Amino acid sequence: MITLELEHFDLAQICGSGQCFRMEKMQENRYKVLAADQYLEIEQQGKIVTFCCTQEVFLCFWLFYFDLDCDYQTYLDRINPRDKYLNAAAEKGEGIRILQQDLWEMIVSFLISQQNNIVRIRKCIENICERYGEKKRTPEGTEYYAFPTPEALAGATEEELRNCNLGYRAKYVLKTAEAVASGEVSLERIQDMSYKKAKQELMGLYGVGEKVADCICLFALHHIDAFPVDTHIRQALEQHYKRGFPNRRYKGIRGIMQQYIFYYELTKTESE
DNA sequence: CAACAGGGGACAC
DNA sequence: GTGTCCCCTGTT
Repeated sequence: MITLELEHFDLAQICGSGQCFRMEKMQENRYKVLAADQYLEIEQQGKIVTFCCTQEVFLCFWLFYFDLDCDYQTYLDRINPRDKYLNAAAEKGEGIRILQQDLWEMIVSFLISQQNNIVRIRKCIENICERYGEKKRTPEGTEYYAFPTPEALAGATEEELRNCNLGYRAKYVLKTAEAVASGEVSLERIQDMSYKKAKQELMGLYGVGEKVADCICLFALHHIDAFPVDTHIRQALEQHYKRGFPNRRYKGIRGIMQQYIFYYELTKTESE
């Protein structure tokens, strides 16, 4: 067990910010997180956060995953004090972290996300993990499924993937899995690319357009200048930034601001 | 029952 | 860059 006092860290906000689909609330202040082939239970009481894992696993996986080395106060300090909307959004989501997630998992997750809602995305991903992911067990004996490898998914048929509720996205996942499994596309190379090059490379994948590529860049490659524009963000921009989002001012960290806005819009519609 | 949209993208023009 | 199809599933 690792216990830390953390600023700008809120499990409910991270879970609800829509960047990860395998994190869920177990009980009040306690969440479980599945990521790549890892499993974690985590608790929070105010600023006190407890990671239920060994120090070794914490240091080599979760510290990085939750982006704990980054100082979010410096991001918040860059927000224009006169921008009422963005300040309200940032206040609402001040505990959001941009997670550093597995590249392959994010590619598949955001392929599935298109024209889809979050509840169903989660179900789709759960389905493919259970059917194609390796069954694992924590030291405490809890069973869970790892995210399926490119090879495992490439071995499926389009019909099988459709049965996982993927719909027409099944062929996107299958073709991309085949491209990666065959070595035609190298995930390791993409990891080392600049934002611009990585985005370009990702958009070459079947089923990946600009929005999905930006999500992958932001949530897996930690290119925090990536600014995914979906229907919610587009609406918010039309309403609050009629002259365009101040890209100059937030250059380098536009993705952080995108997440505050996205989360704000998401929680607003929930409470209506 | 029909219509529609939900974190888009491919493809043809 | 625009229009059309994809054709899933839950909601209204």
